[in-house]
Parts: sequence; C-alpha cells; structure tokens
Amino acid sequence: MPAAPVNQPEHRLGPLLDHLARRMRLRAETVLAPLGLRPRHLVALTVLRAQGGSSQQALAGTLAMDGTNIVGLLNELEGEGLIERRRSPEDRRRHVVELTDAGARRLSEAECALATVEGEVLGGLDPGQRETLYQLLQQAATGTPVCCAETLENPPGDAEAC
Amino acid sequence: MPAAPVNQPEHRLGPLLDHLARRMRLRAETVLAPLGLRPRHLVALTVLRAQGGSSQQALAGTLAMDGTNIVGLLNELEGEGLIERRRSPEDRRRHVVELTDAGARRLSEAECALATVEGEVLGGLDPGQRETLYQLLQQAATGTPVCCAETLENPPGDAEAC
DNA sequence: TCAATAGTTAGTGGTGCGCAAATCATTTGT
DNA sequence: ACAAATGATTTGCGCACCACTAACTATTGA
Repeated sequence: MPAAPVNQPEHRLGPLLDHLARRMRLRAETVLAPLGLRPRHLVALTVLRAQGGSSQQALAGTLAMDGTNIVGLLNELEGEGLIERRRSPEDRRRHVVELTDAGARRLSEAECALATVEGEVLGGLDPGQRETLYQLLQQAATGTPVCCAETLENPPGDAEAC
Repeated sequence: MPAAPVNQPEHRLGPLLDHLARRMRLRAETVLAPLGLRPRHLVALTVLRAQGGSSQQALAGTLAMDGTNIVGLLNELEGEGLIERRRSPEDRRRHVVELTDAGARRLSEAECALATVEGEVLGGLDPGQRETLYQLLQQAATGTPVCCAETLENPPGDAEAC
C-alpha cells in the first residue's frame, strides 16, 4: 500500500447540522405559529431558560447575533410577557433578562407541540439515540458536559408530560 | 408522591439544532468564501455525494426547498463545474444531477477548511463524541443507520487528509 | 392529439439579519 | 467635576435567502 490516497471521508458535520436544522425549522414554523412563536423565539427562550439572568450583550454573544436585533427579538418576547427586563442593581445600564413564569409555561407548550415535528424529522432515530443526540448537542452548545443529575433521575417510566 | 408535576424537562432538540447550526454557519461562511462557496452549496454538494444521480425534484425534496430555487443553486454549482446535469436516458425530461470529480475535490477542500471551524464551535466535544454526533446526524438525515463499513475500516492512524 | 410532468426563467414579496448613526442613561477614569 | 467609555434603544439601509406565480419548452404517456 504505497501512500494511501486519503481514503478518510473527511466528513464534517456543519452541512449536516444545517440540513437537519432546516428541515426541522420548516416543519416547526407551522406548528409554532398558533402559539404566536417563531423558531428564533424558541431558541432565545431555550437559551434563557438555561442561562437566565444574562445581560443583552451576553445574549447577543451566545445567540451570535447583532445587539440591535436582540433588542427587537426581546421586545417581541416582552410584549407577550414571556420575558422580563430588569435593570441590574450593580450596573444600572445593563438589563438583566429573565424568563417569566408565563414564558416558561409557553416554552413548555411549544416543546410539546414540537414533539410531533421531531418525530417526523428524526424518524430514523430511536428514543435512546435522540436522547444521546440531545446530550451531545447540549454539551456542544454549553461547552461543558451536561450535568447528569437531570438525566439520571429519569428512570424511564414517568412520561407524564404531553 | 401524588401526581408528580411533570418534572420531565420535555426538552426538544429543534432549538438546539437551530442554535448550533447557526453558530457553525456563521463561522463557516468566512472560511468558505475564499473557495467561492456558501453554506448552502456545501449542503447541496454533501447531499449529492451521498445520494448522487438524483433528479432535481428529488433534490428539492431532500433539501426541502422550492424547485425553482434548486435551479438557481445548481446553476451556480454547474457554472463552477462542480456538478453535472445529464439527461436521464429513461425519461429525457429529467435531469440526473451528479457530482463531478472537480466537485468531489472542492468538497473535500471545503471540508478540510471547515475542520477549524468545527474545532471552534464544537470545542465542548472530544473527537469520539463528534464522531457519534456525526453518525447520529447522518442516520437522522438518511433515515437509516449508517453503514458501518466506512467507519470501521478506520483504525485510527491514517489521518493523511488535511 | 392532448394532458401531465420536469425543468428553466423572470418577477414579486416577505423575513432575517448585519451594519451604521444618533440618542439616552450610567459608569469609570483622571 | 468632567470627559470618555459603555449598555441599551431606535431608525433606516441593504443584502441574502427563499417561497410563490406565471409563462415557456421539451418530453412522456394515454
């Protein structure tokens, strides 16, 4: 075998992510519309539930979007009473953004509505695989491994939700 | 424990996918630009490498976009000589779209360029986890488990690529 | 021959988003 | 105390992506 001509597939998951995210987002839009939400809102709410109480700049950072557009996005969410902007006590220029109770509730509803979509798009994966996928994505998004507490306290059998 | 109040996080991975795909796509754009490619092209090329020789309608289906926009996308790719449109022998109305050698080469180059980006965005995952992630996404995208041949014939050690 | 199908082209319009500029409140450095 | 920097907000511009429509061609199949 002289100088093997690179048979390493050299696969990257950027395109795959793009592809799946698109398919998911398209279906999601229709299911989310009745709730008055669009995919972008879901992303924001999800991030806020995870790392609530962050400044808008911080949000702009994690959402990787321009600060000025964050304002608009938050305006929409605040208009629906899903988030709250409080002034930071330490630095009164900053806004501390947080999910309201209504926001958390609406987010849950949306996630329930998305269950169907997920089933359609990720039909190729069994529940176990979807869970691993979730863990991996979560870890990738936060930069740190998912705290196992939440996952482990889930001895399969209490699927009360939805 | 009377009627446990839904402590199942009810997490969905749509928003997570959106989030990560976005982060990835943003960084990818800058790395891809020198190659004359945009993220959308990468998705198309990747799909074509996987299921080459499909009609444009089929492509429209898997890419989940309008047929008329597929035309434009393919025009760009064909203009660069990365894909080829041949008339189908059985039904001469149909176009059989396939990756050219140049296309495969360019795709590899792009994937190499994307390696850096992937490292930046998925810093939270070790190589093993990224591989599982890839397998899962691939399976989700194609609907069927990944054929293990390609993966297993990879006894870690021939990283000639890049 | 006629209806349906695959592709192409052009035009319209909406959405998402980056970017720049101007404003206001607040903090910080000198 | 004053100036400079910072966080948030608003407005307006412009581009990219994409769905949708309509009109046209080539081809197939009943």
